[in-house]
Amino acid sequence: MSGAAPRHDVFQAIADPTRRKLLGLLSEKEMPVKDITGHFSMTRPAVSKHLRILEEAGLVKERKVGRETRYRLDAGPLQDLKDWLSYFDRFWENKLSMLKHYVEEGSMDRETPEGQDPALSLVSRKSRPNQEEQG
Amino acid sequence: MSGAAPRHDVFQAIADPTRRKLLGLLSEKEMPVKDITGHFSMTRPAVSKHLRILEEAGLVKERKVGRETRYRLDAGPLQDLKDWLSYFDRFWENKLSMLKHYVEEGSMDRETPEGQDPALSLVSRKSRPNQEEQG
DNA sequence: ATTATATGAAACCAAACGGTTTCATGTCAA
DNA sequence: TTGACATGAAACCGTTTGGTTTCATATAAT
Repeated sequence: MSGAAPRHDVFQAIADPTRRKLLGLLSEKEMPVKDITGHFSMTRPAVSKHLRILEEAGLVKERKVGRETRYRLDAGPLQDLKDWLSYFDRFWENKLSMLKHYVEEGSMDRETPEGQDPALSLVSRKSRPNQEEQG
Repeated sequence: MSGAAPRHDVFQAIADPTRRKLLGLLSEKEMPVKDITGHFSMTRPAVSKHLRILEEAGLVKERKVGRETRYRLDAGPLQDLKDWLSYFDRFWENKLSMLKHYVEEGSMDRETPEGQDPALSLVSRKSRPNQEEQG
């Protein structure tokens, strides 16, 4: 039997804030587990497990040096994320490109009730004041 | 009291393949839950829960129309993802920009053992043959 | 050889996840 | 008004997650 299929993909790997912090850390320089653990408030085995998950996702490479294992970033798989994200580019790039798609594709033609323009809700929330919780 | 703090962020929201598919679907057009469910092999309440999570992350907006609730994409929060990703741009954009950072920042100067060039491991795996599982 | 260090692996645990079935509620249709 | 439809909410369940403590193993240092 060949190696077990990796149980974690990039999307799952970056879902955890600890792991995102790990990637940031390892992007600066290769580090052994002991040093890495110093940057977190959890035990060493916990960090080790996160590293394992990152490695399954291909986001991190390890190298044995003497008795320590040094980890470093491999940003390659982040391309998968970028690729996925790029699909949504047209929706928030700017309102104009949104409108363009809106008109050209002709989805939901004329159904929009006034004061409820979907286009408005599709531009980045970054440009709007508050993150309302509607019910 | 104001609404409870959302328990799910964008990173968690997109970690699940079902939810990613949902976003793709809802990007094409606004849809009621019943129609959405037709695209999946799970029960309607399951889909509903995924929609709830997406909504907590702000990735989806809902609108009541008669007895149905129509959901549509709000790509805005994906910007958070883009922002986070952009930090890693220099690592895989291409080997040249990598080298540029390499030289300018001067991180790990001259330490690289031959046959172990870090730059090589930092370019996208997409351009390399296989996703090896090393131990 | 002996001891200390660095790490992974295993066993365990509470909480969260992803799904189900069942029930309650609101709206449209006869 | 009665009934069908669309949906959310609740209770439940098995699996995964994120953490712990403990143990095993390999390398370095004395």
